[in-house]
Amino acid sequence: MEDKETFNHLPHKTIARLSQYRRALLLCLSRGKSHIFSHEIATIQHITPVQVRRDLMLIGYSGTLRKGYNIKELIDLIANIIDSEEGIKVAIVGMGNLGRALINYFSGKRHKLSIVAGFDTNPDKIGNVMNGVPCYSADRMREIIEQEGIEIGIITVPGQNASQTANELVAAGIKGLLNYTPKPIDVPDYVYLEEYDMITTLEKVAFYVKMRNTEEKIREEE
Amino acid sequence: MEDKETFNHLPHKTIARLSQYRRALLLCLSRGKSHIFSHEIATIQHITPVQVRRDLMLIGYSGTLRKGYNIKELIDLIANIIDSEEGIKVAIVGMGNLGRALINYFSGKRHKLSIVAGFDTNPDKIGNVMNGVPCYSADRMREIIEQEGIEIGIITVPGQNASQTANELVAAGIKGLLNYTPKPIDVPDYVYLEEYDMITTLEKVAFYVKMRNTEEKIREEE
DNA sequence: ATAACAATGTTATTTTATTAACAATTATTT
DNA sequence: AAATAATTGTTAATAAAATAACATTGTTAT
Repeated sequence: MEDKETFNHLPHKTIARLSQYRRALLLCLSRGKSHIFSHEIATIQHITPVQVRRDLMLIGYSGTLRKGYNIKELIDLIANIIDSEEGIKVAIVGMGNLGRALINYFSGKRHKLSIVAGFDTNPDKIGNVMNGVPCYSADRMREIIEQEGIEIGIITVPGQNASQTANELVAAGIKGLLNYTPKPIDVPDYVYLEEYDMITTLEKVAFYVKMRNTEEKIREEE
Repeated sequence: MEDKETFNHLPHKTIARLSQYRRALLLCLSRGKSHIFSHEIATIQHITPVQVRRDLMLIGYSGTLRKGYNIKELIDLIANIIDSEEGIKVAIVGMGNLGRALINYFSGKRHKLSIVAGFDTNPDKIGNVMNGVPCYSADRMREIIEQEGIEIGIITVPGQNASQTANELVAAGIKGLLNYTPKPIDVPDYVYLEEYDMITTLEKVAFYVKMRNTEEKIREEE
């Protein structure tokens, strides 16, 4: 009921942008900046200043005229919205290249969001620790997830195993899933699912490159 | 000018879905299916049948009543729209875990979109061939890109090198860029840029998990 | 002191994307 | 042969997202 507190009315796109604003802000802060204008954030993110101000309006943050937004305050507010106070634990299933890449990205950067376990079926990998993340046998998924209180699962197994992995994660009580395989998976409504498909992204780029090429060709023919 | 031929009026989201439809269709075809209903595609992709039919309407494809859509025809039409006839060559800059993961994903799957070169600065990697993709020294980026006619670049270097890598790719004449680092980059207008940020995606999942958790807590307190 | 300027915050408008509604058509059942 | 059901294709309505417009307010320059 209390919108002000839960922020559950925020547009999906705004959530994504807040995460990005925060990263830009952290960078600016580390460079000694204390305030920032909407147009500066906008330039970094390739969007318009209006969009930035609108997003900030939605989360109820006010800057000061002629000085802009207080970076530290804004970071804290965004953290307040996105992060959960107690932190959330994440598991990665599939310690191949992609799984390892994600662990590298995250290791030690977010304190409220930590990858605490990896799973794989390859005996060579089981027992290893990568960047502080132990790799367990996939058989122990349920056990470890329950024991550690892991709430989010990232699926980076080969496509053909995606759906079974998802089922196991759901059975283990996971609440959010991020599927990096190209195979769409099914989960119950109470699990939040984000599918991210690398092939689609590349094909999209290819489409627009093709389109511009043909447009150019047409222009030349005229 | 000729919308029917260039399909340059298609909504961005439709393009992305077409790529996904195609993959679902290829899978069905390989299983011996010849026709498919809109609601079948919809179920696979977690969307509504109306959405599917609307997308297909936009690309001018008609199915047959009571039989659905001819899978083979539809695959060919989508290929016609998305793929470019001569094929497009892709380069990956940064042969770390993520770069290698992408190469594994793509190797031999798409014939019209092929990764033909990788670049890195690590001498241990230069000269190796991974899944058929040779790894060159980053110094030779321009040379190889021009020589091979590579049009798309994928950036999987560490964040701090992202912007310089982008500049080099643009200078080499690349037309489309896919940035997988968490640092937003700048490119001229004539280069199509897609930024994809893994951290944002995970933070988004975390936000919705948190939101559902707090909603649940509120409900329990009542 | 006043004018010009450069910001923010908010409402209004437009654009884009999704969903609903439904007519048309054909296969199947009674 | 008529009724029913299942499906497509398309238009209309709704919802979501982005952009524009603009009033407001300090700051700086004249």
